Amino acid sequence: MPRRKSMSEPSGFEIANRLFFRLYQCSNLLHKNGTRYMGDFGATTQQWAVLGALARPLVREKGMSVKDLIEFLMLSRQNLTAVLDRLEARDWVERVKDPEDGRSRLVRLTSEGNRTWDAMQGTIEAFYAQALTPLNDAEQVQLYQLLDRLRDGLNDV
Amino acid sequence: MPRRKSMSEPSGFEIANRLFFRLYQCSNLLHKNGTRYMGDFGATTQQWAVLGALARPLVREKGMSVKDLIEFLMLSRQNLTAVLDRLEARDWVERVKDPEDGRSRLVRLTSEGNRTWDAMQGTIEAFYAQALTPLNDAEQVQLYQLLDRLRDGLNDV
DNA sequence: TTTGATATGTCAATTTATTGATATAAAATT
DNA sequence: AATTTTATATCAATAAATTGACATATCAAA
Repeated sequence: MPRRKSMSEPSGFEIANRLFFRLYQCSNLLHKNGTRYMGDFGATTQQWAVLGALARPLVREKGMSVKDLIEFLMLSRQNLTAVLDRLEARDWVERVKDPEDGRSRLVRLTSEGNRTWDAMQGTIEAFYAQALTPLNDAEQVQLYQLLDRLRDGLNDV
Repeated sequence: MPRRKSMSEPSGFEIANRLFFRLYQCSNLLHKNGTRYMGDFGATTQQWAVLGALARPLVREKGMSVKDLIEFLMLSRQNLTAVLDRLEARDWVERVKDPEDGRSRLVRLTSEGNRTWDAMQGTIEAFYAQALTPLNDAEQVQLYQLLDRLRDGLNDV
């Protein structure tokens, strides 16, 4: 039988329950308010995540395979294909043949995609600043490190 | 100009970027692996969240209005209606007239919904335990308290 | 009592997200 | 050379998720 310091102290199950419910709420708000905040660009949080993955220093020139994008973003191939189709239709990304592997195609930002991503930075920065108002720098570091471990745990389930 | 202790230390923007990307990944994994884990019951994480809200001590008998559910779960009315329709079709929840407000309808678990929720508890507990393997008790408390604040920040954006 | 606010529902359009099955082409292995 | 694995794509079905517009019933207030 689990021992607790007092009756009012939550059990391990209750703590877990609160944790995942908060995660659920944050997830809903991130997509809802994040997409609304990006309204000027008409980009959803999903598209934002894909652009962000492709805009990273070493990826920006070479691009990234669909397989690596799936693993990085942690979503399904069928879903990512649809998102990439929409991004390609807007001329923000392009799929080019991988010179090192004929099966693979590299996804990368177009020049238009690069410009759009750069233009988004101010809005993203403002969104971050507003959403993180209740947390100071040390707490933000603490939170992302804890989320790191939670992600690993969720990934192994 | 921001002062940093060393060149390798991440800027405030980079910390925020990591934080929201981890949240994005955790969100994807929660829904993907959570729904898969609940496969035996055929319940998605959304349905799970609704059932959990309705199964809370003071709500279980009286039920809860759609309005309050929307605020609690932080999703849109149109979306919640569709989820409730599916849950009602499975005879897990029912909508009854609020005796105190003729405009309002109270959503509550059916007896079948109550049985299903109780039967789910073991699976939920196992899911929590597996996903939280990398975090000890104190870290779990720390994480849910930080997520609490992040939710408030995200809500005000 | 009329007027306005509230609670819910519905319809439409679009995007996201999953699993499962199937197909094709290229690489790697036997 | 034949087989297997890998990378991607596609089609289908289903569930979720948003905004916007509109409808209806009820409550509350002027």
